[in-house]
Amino acid sequence: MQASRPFAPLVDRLKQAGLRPTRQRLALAKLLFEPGFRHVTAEQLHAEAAGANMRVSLATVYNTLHQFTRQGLLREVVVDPGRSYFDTNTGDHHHFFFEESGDLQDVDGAEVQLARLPEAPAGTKLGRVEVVIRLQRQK
Amino acid sequence: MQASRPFAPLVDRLKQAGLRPTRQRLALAKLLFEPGFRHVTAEQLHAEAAGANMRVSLATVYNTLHQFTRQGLLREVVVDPGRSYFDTNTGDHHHFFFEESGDLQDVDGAEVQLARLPEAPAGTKLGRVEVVIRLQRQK
DNA sequence: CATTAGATTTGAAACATTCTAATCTGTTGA
DNA sequence: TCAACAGATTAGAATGTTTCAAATCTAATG
Repeated sequence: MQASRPFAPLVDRLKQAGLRPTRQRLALAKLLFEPGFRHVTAEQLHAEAAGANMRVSLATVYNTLHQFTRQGLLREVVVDPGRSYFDTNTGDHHHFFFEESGDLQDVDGAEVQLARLPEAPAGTKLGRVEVVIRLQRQK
Repeated sequence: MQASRPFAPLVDRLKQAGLRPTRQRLALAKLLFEPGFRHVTAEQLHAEAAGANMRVSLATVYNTLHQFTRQGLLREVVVDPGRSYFDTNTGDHHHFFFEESGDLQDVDGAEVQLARLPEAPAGTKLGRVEVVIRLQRQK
C-alpha cells in the first residue's frame, strides 16, 4: 500500500518524469504542487524553501524549474521583462496579467475561444498558443 | 512647405508625442520607423546606430525605447525570458514566435479571431489582449 | 542670446540567470 | 550490503540585460 506513504505521490510523479527523486527535488515539488495551482519565480521559490528550512541552492532551484518544465510538470510563462514565472497548471488555460502588481491569474481554456488562427508558416509546426489578457486598474 | 524637408515627418511625429526632437531621438526614430515594421532589442538598435556612425549611448537607447513605448510609438513584446523586443507596428496584430531562432513575425489582427473572452475582474479594466503563436521547426 | 528644463552620457550598480568545477548522493548490479 | 558511477547539488564566479546617478550638454523659450 504505497499510497499511504506521505511522499509517495510526489516520488512517483518525479519517477514518471524520468527524474531521480532527490531530497531537493522532492522538497521543491512539495512547495510547488501541494498547495494547488501557483505561479512562482525562481527567487520566490528559493526564499520559500529557505523559510521552510529546506537547504536548496538557487542554482538547484533554477535547474529544477527547468527540468520540471522540460518534463511537462511546469509551464514557463513570460509576461514580465526580466523575470520568468513558472506555472504549476499545465492544462489548457491562459492568463490575466495585472500590470500594476505583476500578478498572474489563470483563465480557464474554455473561457477563451480562438475562432480563427493563421496557419503555421512552411517548415514549422504549431506549438502552444498563448493568450495574455493585460489588465489595468480601474479608475 | 515643411513637408519637403527630409526630417520633417519624424520631427513632427516626435513633437506630436510630446518629445523634444533631439539629435539622438531623431537618429533612433530614423532607424526604427523608416525601414517599415520591425522588431528590435535595445542591444540591436544600439549596434545599428553605432554602425551608422550615430553616437548614442546604450542608456539613451533604453530611455528612448521606453519613452517611445509610453507615447504609443512602439509596443513592447515580451516572449523571450531576459530580453525585450520593441515592435514598430502598434496596430492591431499578434505574433508568431519561432522558438528555435527567437525571431518574431507579425500576424495581422484579422487572422486571429477571439470569439469569447472572460470579463475583466472587478476593479480592473481590459488592456491589450496578446496572442503569441509559438512555432517549432517541422521535422 | 541667456536661461533652464529636459536630455544625454559614462560608468557603476542591480538583477536575473547561467556556468564551472568540486563535492555529494541515488541507483545499480555484484 | 556495498562499491562504483552517473547524475545531482553546491558555492561562487561569470554573463547579459537593464537601470541608476551625477555631471554635462542642448533644444526651446522669451
